[in-house]
Amino acid sequence: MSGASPRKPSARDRLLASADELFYAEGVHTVGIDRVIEHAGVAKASLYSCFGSKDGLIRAYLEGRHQRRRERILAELERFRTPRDRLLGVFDVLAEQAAAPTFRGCAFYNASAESTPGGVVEEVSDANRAWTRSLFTDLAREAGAPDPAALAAQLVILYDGTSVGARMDRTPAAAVTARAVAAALLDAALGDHPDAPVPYAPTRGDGDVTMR
Amino acid sequence: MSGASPRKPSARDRLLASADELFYAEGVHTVGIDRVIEHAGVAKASLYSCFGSKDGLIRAYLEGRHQRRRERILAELERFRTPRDRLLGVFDVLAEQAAAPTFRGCAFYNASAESTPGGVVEEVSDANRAWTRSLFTDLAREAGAPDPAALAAQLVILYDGTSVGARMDRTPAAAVTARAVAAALLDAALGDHPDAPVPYAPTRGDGDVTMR
DNA sequence: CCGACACTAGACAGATCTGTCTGCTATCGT
DNA sequence: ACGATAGCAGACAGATCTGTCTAGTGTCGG
Repeated sequence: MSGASPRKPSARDRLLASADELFYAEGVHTVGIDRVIEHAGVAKASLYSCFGSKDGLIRAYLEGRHQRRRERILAELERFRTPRDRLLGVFDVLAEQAAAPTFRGCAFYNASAESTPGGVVEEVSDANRAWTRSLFTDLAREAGAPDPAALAAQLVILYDGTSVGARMDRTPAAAVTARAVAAALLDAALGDHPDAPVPYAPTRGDGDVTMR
Repeated sequence: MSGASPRKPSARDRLLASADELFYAEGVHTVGIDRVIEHAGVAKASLYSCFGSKDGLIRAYLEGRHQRRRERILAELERFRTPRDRLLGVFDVLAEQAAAPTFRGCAFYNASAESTPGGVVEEVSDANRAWTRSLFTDLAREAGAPDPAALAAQLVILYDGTSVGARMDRTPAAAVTARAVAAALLDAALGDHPDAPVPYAPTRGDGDVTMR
């Protein structure tokens, strides 16, 4: 309604939507160009004029995932009041995603597993991981953790592990477990239990990861 | 010295060794048959007479990984005395592996990310995951955890998350963090801190996972 | 009206991949 | 000595994949 073309989406947009669906569902290497253009109803020449190469399409696919992921998480986190709830809310969002029938784990890890290192996948993937880590660090700091980076390191492991488990075991059960563990770790970091062992985690020199 | 053929390994063994190296390093789909036979110094006909198809080779590759992984973990766990040390020892073994320059994450997840669901990869992969979960469940029970399956669910998440983190971040740092968190979770499960929140995890109906 | 632009349809080249087939060689048990 | 077995070398077929190119169509601003 309040937008650009009421008609049908541009070839570029249809291409991106098809790539997003097919690449995520079956893998960037497994799915060929022909499958993508057929699904998008687009000519092959349009693909190459828009993205230059398949690698260009893969990059655009991952960048789109990265951007929408940030938007979704930040948007969903706004409904939580306290810093604690916002931190745990990241796992609530993950639980929602993991419960979707189309869930196939982390798009960046999946693409990375199919690609030779040093390519475009690694680049976008690194940016995505840096954002996640920095998100957890910020939330940990806001929640009052004395060592936000250390707590973030723990939460990232839980987050990754949940993603893997939900995909491989074909059930979102891990998300519930991970959220509970995250809550316990947060409590421990906040010193709710003075004699509780505070899990050690090395503070990596990532204090100023750029949140692009 | 004390073995079978002092000469050179059979074509099958060389094939398997090459597949193990190349498939793990670059992916089962990315690496073609020609690369494998060239690296193994073996004729193409030998490959197909030994394994029938590329899928057969992939299955043998993953089954070999599965078997050696079990043997290695069980062997390394024997040097620990207490149940607690054995449980945490799983993360020590993981730390060693993650520190190796050739480490590329979980071979089963990587292969799964490259393959369409329902194939041979999924089958071997499921067996591997079932074994891991059952290992943690047994160790948790021996360590005296009141709900071994619940603790195992938490440990599996840490294990998976470490594997992902070490691969994607290209550093084994996560293993140290995960081990510390595992220790804290074990202590919490054992009730060292009566008023500590015991993280909830649903007890899945996997009490009798066959440890093949 | 018309020229720029975005797009479509599909043939085509060249590379690569799986899998088959033929012919040759070496080794080993009997 | 000899036949069976295991293996090597490489050509070949057929499919598939990326990427290019030609030619035609529709649309829209000026």
